[in-house]
Amino acid sequence: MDTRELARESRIVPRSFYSRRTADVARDLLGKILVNGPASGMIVDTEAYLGGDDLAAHSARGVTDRTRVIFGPPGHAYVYFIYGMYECLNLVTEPKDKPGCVLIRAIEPLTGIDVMQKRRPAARRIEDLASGPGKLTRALSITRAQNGADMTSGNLVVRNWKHQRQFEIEVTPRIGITKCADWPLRYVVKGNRFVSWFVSG
DNA sequence: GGTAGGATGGGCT
DNA sequence: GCCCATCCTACCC
Repeated sequence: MDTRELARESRIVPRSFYSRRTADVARDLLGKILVNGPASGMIVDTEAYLGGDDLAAHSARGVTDRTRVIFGPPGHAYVYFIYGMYECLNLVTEPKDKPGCVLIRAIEPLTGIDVMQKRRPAARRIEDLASGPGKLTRALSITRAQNGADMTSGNLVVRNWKHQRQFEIEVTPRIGITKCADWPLRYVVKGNRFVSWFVSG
């Protein structure tokens, strides 16, 4: 499987998909293929960050230079810099002027695995290549230069793969936050070995 | 198998 | 000045 073959067997997810309730988008992104150039993988782990009283969301304190794209039209990338070293990818949801985005936490590598391994020398197993929000941006070479990028055209897109197999979905609290820490807004492909944090039971 | 601590810099009060 | 939607290494069972 390479990216050319993947493109033949899949369609880019349209903007209307993103212009919905954030939690629904987060759930429905599972099983879709995140592509950046030659590398791609199946989304297996997501988190919803809502508007309103979700104080864990970057948009909670309103529009700033950083959070502007979260308030913009759906289907765009929100990429932010964290802990001085890593970048995280979010996909903007909800209609324009309504904040909301989905953090992509992990992918199961599909194409361009050799390229991803070069970019992630610390990963000793395929399971470690992109099993975290900072790992997958490194593996796919996604940076702040792509902040605001349109996810419905160009190198960075999400695709619907027709050979996608069925799976069960597990819902848990979000990882690594302190505010609204018990809200069940994380969506995981149940039993998948590539998720960012194993769920027992 | 497990976890504690450090790296490292931008955003916001 | 403090917080932070993380990751890796070293070290310990």
